[in-house]
Amino acid sequence: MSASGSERDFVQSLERGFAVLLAFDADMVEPTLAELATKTGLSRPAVRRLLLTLQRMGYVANHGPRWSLTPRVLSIGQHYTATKAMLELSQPYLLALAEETGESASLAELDGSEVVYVARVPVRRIMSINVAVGTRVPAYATSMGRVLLAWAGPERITRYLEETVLRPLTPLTVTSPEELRLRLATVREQGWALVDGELEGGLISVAVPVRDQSGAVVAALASSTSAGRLPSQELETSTVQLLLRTAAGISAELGHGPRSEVARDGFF
Amino acid sequence: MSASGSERDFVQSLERGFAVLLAFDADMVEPTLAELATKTGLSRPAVRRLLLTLQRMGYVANHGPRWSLTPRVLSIGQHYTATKAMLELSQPYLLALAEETGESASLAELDGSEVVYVARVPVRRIMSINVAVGTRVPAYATSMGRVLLAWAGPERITRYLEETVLRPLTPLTVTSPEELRLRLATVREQGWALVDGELEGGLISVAVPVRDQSGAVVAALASSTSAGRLPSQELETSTVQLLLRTAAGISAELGHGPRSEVARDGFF
DNA sequence: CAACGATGCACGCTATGCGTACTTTTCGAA
DNA sequence: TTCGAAAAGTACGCATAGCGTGCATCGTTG
Repeated sequence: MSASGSERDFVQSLERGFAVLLAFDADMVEPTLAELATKTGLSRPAVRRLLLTLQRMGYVANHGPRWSLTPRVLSIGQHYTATKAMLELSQPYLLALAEETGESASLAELDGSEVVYVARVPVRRIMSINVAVGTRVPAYATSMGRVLLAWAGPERITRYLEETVLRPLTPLTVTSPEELRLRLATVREQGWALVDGELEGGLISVAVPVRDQSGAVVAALASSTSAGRLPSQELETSTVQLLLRTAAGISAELGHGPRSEVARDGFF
Repeated sequence: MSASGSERDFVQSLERGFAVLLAFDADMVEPTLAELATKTGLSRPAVRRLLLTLQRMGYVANHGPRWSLTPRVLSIGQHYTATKAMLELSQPYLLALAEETGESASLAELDGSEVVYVARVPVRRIMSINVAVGTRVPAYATSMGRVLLAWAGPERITRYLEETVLRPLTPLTVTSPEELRLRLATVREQGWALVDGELEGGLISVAVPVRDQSGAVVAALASSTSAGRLPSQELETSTVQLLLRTAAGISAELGHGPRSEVARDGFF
């Protein structure tokens, strides 16, 4: 039997099916069956069964001996979007924000120790990596990640700092856990986060929290620009106010009244 | 045993796992285990096992008795994006197109009988439905669908017309198979498609084909606007030329030389 | 406090999914 | 064209993964 082993209340075949689907990646654009078997560590007949199943469901297709993903894979995410009222609701706010600032606007949530973009209006190509909905970035080096961590609660922060290696992604990246902890405290105090070139050189972004009815921070709203465009001083004064107003609008639609936030922060 | 039954080379548990994941939708935002069991037709213990598996993989989470999807579901689509060079490559073209026209720009592919948005730059909220990457719309009532069908080959068109019910989505929707066939012929001849209010009242869009190295049409590029904004006459003259130039740019990056397209259309 | 409705859990059965071994096909080199 | 190697496809028997029934447990409501 496979090394990953069997456990109670765990469906092995489902995990294996996902392993095959997710094996398709930048380094495996159109793999053969055997290549997938090697990458996933499964036997060839097993991979074949899973591939044929995925094919019948419409997620993969084969051209001769090579297999590839179909655009239906993109549609899986629709089910997430459809279950979160916030996403559709925030779309006009993001559009307005992008228009007023002339910069890309993003909404993101925390998933494990990473930040996931859940809605986005791109404006200019500033990052070398292609940021789209579903993109994951490390929380510690982004303004949205700082915001989400800052209000995630003290024990969550401690756990995060224990689990996560703060790799220097640029020379500016904060890599000291204690330094990061201080930064998060500052974010909580001032109510927003600015990160300058810690994820990627020349990329500046500012983020603010979005709250739901209970006052809990459920997302981060951000505006990003390239370093040359604006001095960071100016970003602070002009953009932060606009971000805070936009986030207040989204939060209000989620049922957040201005009263409840202090009580629910759990810090003060 | 379940009615769907067992077949050779088909992994039942994988299909069932997807059924549970996809059961989360607008009408099932935060279901209980029992609700999921009812919707999927599976036994409660089976759903529980599948849910626990999905939870361990990070795709679902439970708050008390209720379950919900996590943003990780959105990240599945990244694997599709990562395997298709066209998507990242076309991003700057879409941004430029949106900026020059002041309208939303989209790239879509055909998946079965539906069109899937695979890249998009939104500008204004013109449609009542929220169009995002991964959104599916019927091919027959959209300009992108018409383009993709037009160059899909005669037997594909025939099969499409046999399989698909052309439901009237607005009073303007073309619902006659023969009429649609004629429209597709026109699209092939003129090299672009315009659809006015057939998917949704007040929505006009124009689309052109994008070709790969072999000359095959692999995607459709479109610009959409609301009916009030521009008379459709003006859309034709100004936007179509810009679309054709943009599509030529993307096609060229895919290795398409201007020579090969006629030979590969398979019609003339 | 009872009764209902829901989830969680235990357990024994069997069909499902497994991998080994073999055949067929494909493709490239001689 | 022939040969040979590498990969995909197939068959098959075994084991176990996954199944559903049935019961215990929890919590909510009347």
